[in-house]
Amino acid sequence: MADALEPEQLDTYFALMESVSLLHHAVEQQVRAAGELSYIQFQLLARLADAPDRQLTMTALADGVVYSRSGLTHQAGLLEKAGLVTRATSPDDQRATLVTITQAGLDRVAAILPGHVDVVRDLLFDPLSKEDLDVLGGIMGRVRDHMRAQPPRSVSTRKRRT
Amino acid sequence: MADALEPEQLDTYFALMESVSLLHHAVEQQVRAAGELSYIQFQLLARLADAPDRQLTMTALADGVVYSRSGLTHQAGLLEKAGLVTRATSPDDQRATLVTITQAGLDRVAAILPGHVDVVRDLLFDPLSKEDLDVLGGIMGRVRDHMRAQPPRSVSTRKRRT
DNA sequence: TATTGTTATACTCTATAACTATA
DNA sequence: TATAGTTATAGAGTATAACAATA
Repeated sequence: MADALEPEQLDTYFALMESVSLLHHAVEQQVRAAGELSYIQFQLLARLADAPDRQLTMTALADGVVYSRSGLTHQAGLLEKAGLVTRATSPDDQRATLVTITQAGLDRVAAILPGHVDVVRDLLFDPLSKEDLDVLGGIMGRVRDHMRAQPPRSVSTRKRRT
Repeated sequence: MADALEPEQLDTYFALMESVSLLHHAVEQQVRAAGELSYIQFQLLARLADAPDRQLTMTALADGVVYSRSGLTHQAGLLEKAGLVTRATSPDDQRATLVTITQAGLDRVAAILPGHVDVVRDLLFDPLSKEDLDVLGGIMGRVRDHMRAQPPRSVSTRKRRT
């Protein structure tokens, strides 16, 4: 409209955003129905479940989840209250807090995952061929790496001395 | 973990969600900085700007934006208060409300768009080849069509008589 | 002085249910 | 009876700034 550019590119962008919005909405409902968690809480637990020793510092946990620190503190507090994680000061760095997923947390993730995979398969994988998926995986992997390499726009942007 | 499945597929899904999350966060900030709007408000205005006669009913406006009706009413109210849209009863159907974008609304979109395109180009298009983009566009277009064809999980799920 | 994390607060978005009015 | 939309209200997520403690 103003900066014209290739319209196809914009279409691609819009299709991407709308698709993921729909998918996000669907999995959000699945996670809540199957495990009484928000999608973000599920993501945090899933990250912890895959982490070495099943624990991460708050900062490490925040990375990639696009979060303000206070938001993560809030979510960690909710998860702790629900008995799904524990928090303790790191022995390596007294400033850091280590978040550890509990067995109840692991169970919760395990309870959600099968249905979760079903939703993703029905909505995302279903209309795609095996080859499409491979290509999409490669493309999004590159995009993610590229975005991660960009100056983080959330967590790290704490004090931007103007 | 539970329903095993192809791990590559899950990776693709995670890469997709994380990338879009980062992109969403970036454009959200751009839209707010350049035009004092939330991303969703921007999307609504952009939809109206592209619509025939620059107007849509509430229901048509909601489609694809994954919204509850009350949420859309709320957003439309904010946009109207800001002078960016007007609302009037449709002459065709007395029940329907026609939302029309104003000149100020068009100006606002025009003010946001160039910078918006810049962000999308830097974050999404930059690491991709022309061919990647074509492929991605085709894939996401198919995915979107597929998801739209699914029973809508937001707007239409109004009264699900159990 | 920089970094990790928490607290308090306020704001936005979203969702549910009850309601009005028109088809 | 079904559909379009609004209202009220409550809840969840997010962000900012001020703060304490450790490196």
